[in-house]
Amino acid sequence: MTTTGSKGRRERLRAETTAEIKKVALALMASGGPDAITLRAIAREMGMTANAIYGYFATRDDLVTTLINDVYTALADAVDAAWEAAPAADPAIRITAWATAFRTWALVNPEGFRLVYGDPVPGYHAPEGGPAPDAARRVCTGLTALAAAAWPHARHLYEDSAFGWSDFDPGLLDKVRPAFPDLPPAAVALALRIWGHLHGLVSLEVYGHMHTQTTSPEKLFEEELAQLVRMLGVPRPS
Amino acid sequence: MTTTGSKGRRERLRAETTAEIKKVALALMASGGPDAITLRAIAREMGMTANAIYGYFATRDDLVTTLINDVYTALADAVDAAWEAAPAADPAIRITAWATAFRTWALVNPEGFRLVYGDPVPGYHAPEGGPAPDAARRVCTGLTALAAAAWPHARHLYEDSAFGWSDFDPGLLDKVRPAFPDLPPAAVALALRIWGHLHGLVSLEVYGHMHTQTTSPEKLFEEELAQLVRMLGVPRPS
DNA sequence: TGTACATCAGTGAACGCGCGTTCACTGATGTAC
DNA sequence: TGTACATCAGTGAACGCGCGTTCACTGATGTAC
Repeated sequence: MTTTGSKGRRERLRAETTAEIKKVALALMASGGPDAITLRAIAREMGMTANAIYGYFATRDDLVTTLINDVYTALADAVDAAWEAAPAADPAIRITAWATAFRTWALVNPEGFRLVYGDPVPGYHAPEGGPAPDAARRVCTGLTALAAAAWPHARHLYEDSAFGWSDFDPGLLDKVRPAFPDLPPAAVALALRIWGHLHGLVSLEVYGHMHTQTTSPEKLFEEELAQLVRMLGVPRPS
Repeated sequence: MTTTGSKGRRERLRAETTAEIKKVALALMASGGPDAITLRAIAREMGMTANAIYGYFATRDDLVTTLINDVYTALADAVDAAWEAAPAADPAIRITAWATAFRTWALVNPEGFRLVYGDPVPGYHAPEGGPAPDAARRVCTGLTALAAAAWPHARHLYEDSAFGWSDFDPGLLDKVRPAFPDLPPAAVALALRIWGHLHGLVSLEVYGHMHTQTTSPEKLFEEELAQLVRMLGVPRPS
């Protein structure tokens, strides 16, 4: 009991420090851009020496990799949760909830958004070879679920779609087709297009380009969603 | 004659070297990311010493500022030219031409796209205070022209738009309202939304995220444009 | 055409900086008897 | 409960690197008479 308790304590301290390193790294990125993630700056901020961090991460690239995975997972959690929380019977509300969660998360965690979707961190070399992180798959599946929810109402718009299965990455299809067996290629293309719409508005906002145009980016995003739902022919939320 | 000729020659050499510095800087960014733009790397590539560059640019930030302006201007030139080259009488063709030029330019100059719309270059501090570059204004005006061309056909879709003039940046309105005196706020919001759509698809592609999903990003963009034109109610190109 | 001077592109050495990473270490915390 | 040992988080000095920038300079090109 005491033994495991003590052990647990060390482990807890260790986990706390690890968490703080990551937190500080994200905060540094938030204030100074991606190149501000340096071991020395993190250590400075935490009142440690730089090499102390080597007790927690083997290398700076390791830290950045962990950061990206964590952040991507947080995003996936956020959009999945919003989707699940919305009533399954009302696709318009579900779609709106997913997209709103996406934007909200990005605005609350702009560093995270940049880390995942923006330029790679200077000097960082991602571990190559490995499959796309699980979180990427989840976001992608969520997007497809969104298109699938709208599809029964929207399919008539895309009957002349030029897309076939061969237009997609096999890795994507491996995930999508089992989960949504009835979905045609045109619906997957629609999912990607919707992704583009949302990503564009959100990234312009995160990168500060919207700010010089409109004082109401939120209103713009709401209008986007209303029009998206209308365009898809999904019954609007009551 | 000889005098001015000689003078002209020196100036020409100077201009050539300046152009080469910029070209090399962009090439470095293309191959190594934004943080690869270093005076020493440029000099190395050109077979000079790093400080020789100080004969052409007062400072590294100066070089980057020039780079951004150049690149942004090239983008504005490209989309403006495509717009002008398309028949004014056919809004669908014009809109498609503008958007296609936007995507094409971005794919041919991915470094440029990142420079203009992506993360700021590490260590770079933009000269503050000054107004947005002329090129930004031109791209923005082009986008509004796009919405204006579609507006007669699309206006009925946006009669319940929640946008008013107060939702926009005064600086934007100063440019837009004189050029398009009959355009309502809802049309400006539409222009920003279209910007978002295009920017999203293009930036996902430029940043390599589309590549893991579809093997036909071009087809996806074409479908986007076809649907955009359809959604706006613009008569489709014959 | 020839000479004396001005211009100016580029050199080479040096500066101070922050970086990732390595090394041998210290001192506190936890473990075993 | 007390002692001897193992663990391990963190230290502090050092390394080699590439960076932006400064300085005094050289040598070729262009200019004026």
